[in-house]
Amino acid sequence: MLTQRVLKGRRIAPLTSLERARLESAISEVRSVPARSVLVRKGERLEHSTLLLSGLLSRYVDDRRGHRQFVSLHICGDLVDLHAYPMKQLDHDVAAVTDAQVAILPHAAIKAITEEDAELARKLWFATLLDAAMHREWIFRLGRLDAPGRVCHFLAETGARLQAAGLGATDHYRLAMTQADIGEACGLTNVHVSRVLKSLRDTGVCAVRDGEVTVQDHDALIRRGQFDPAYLYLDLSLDAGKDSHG
Amino acid sequence: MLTQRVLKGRRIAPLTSLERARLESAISEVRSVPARSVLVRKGERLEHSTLLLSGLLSRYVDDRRGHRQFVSLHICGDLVDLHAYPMKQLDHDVAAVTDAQVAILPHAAIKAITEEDAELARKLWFATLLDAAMHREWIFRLGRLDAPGRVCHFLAETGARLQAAGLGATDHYRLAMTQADIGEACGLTNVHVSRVLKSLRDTGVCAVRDGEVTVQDHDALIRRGQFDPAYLYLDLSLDAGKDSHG
DNA sequence: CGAACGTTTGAGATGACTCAAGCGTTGTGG
DNA sequence: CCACAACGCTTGAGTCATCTCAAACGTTCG
Repeated sequence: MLTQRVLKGRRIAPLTSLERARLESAISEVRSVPARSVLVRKGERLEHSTLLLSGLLSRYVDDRRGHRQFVSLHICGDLVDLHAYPMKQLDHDVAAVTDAQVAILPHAAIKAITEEDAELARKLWFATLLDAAMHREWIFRLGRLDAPGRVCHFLAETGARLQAAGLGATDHYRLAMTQADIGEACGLTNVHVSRVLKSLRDTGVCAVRDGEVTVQDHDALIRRGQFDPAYLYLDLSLDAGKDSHG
Repeated sequence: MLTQRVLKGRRIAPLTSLERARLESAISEVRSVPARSVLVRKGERLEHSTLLLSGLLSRYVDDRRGHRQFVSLHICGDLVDLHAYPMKQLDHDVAAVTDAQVAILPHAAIKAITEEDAELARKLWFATLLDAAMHREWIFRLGRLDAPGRVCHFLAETGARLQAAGLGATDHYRLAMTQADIGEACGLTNVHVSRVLKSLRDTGVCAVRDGEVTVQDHDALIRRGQFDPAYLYLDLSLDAGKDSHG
């Protein structure tokens, strides 16, 4: 089954086989969604959450003039809107950046599995905390970095996440985003993203072209973006605290 | 007891009296901490979380040049670092903005109460999700608003939170932050915060002086900051989803 | 009285934005 | 099969917001 491969991905990897099976059994449906389509609208009442199986999804808030700010970008294996389970509605929209496949997890099924497995419930909690940790890093990126720094930080983060999920290497990965998308993630205009990427290309840091990211000077990328992957908790991930909780 | 009054605050209000008692019984200690002191350092191993009883706490990340970015600001009644319970360490520092009092909640005690009360566990999860929702709004603020917009959004949010906690009114509240602090929250220099506040004063929007915020034109503040309090979930708060989970 | 701190104000530099035009590729309908 | 529209990217010119550096002021506190 499609989800088999996905759930083996790094992000949810520390699940035991029983836990993985439980989570998979909660999937009611798999949907294909076209690029640019909206999956969830802000405020809409939700009775399910979403696991991303392929493609890219964004969560975003639009300002009054229609300018968009991504609040997160999701890759294969991410539980995109698990927070809808306790909250029942979202404070933002969810849309497909590329064509994508998603698995639907009805909240009733999530409820059932968490009630019979407190440890799995804790791991789902942990997954939402990873999201929050990433949010914090995005706040730092937007509040304290200049345009090249923001782009470098974003590219470094995305590379680290894709590599951790087994979907690429930190120095070369596929990222089917337009420059306008990158601008919406980094709080920049598409025009300025173009200039920044040119500058990064010209200075031999990295090349972003045709949906491919090639990092030539990883140190420079890290330095420019002041990137420290600690907040991704890649080494501990869901195992964190197992010693005292499991 | 001190915490009695705190736990009646809006943020944790939807707890039943039994739940409140359980949470209070988890408090091992109450500490007074002086303004500007650091409570937790990034990466430090933690065996307890913190409930703020009085004063203001910040969570922040410093960049390489020592410039600070707040990732959140906490008021009385907030569970400041509950995410340390599943994660066991933080990806940021926690410091006191003003003199403050905090209650210590050992993780072992949290573990015990969540194991005997799944509903309370869900409510604690929900509390961390509110944090994440606020993080998202900070991303929007920094990514899409200009300096006056960021300050207005910040002041509107803080007013709404303080009012919800019963600690002020949206149009007049105490906020013992310096202009440099506000700059660290909004991604601005202290110099520019000074100019922005002067402009807001001169245009009759609001006055920030001597640790007091007075909002003269609430509509203008909301409009300037594009503020929509939906993400604070004030109307539902911890009750959200009770019908389907309780 | 002097030091420390928070705030204010000015002048100049610069980073990012807006508006605008042009280019290359892709996809589509005549 | 070509023409043209749509889209994403690039580049230029000019503007504006915010930053940096610097100086000065008022309060508080020792």
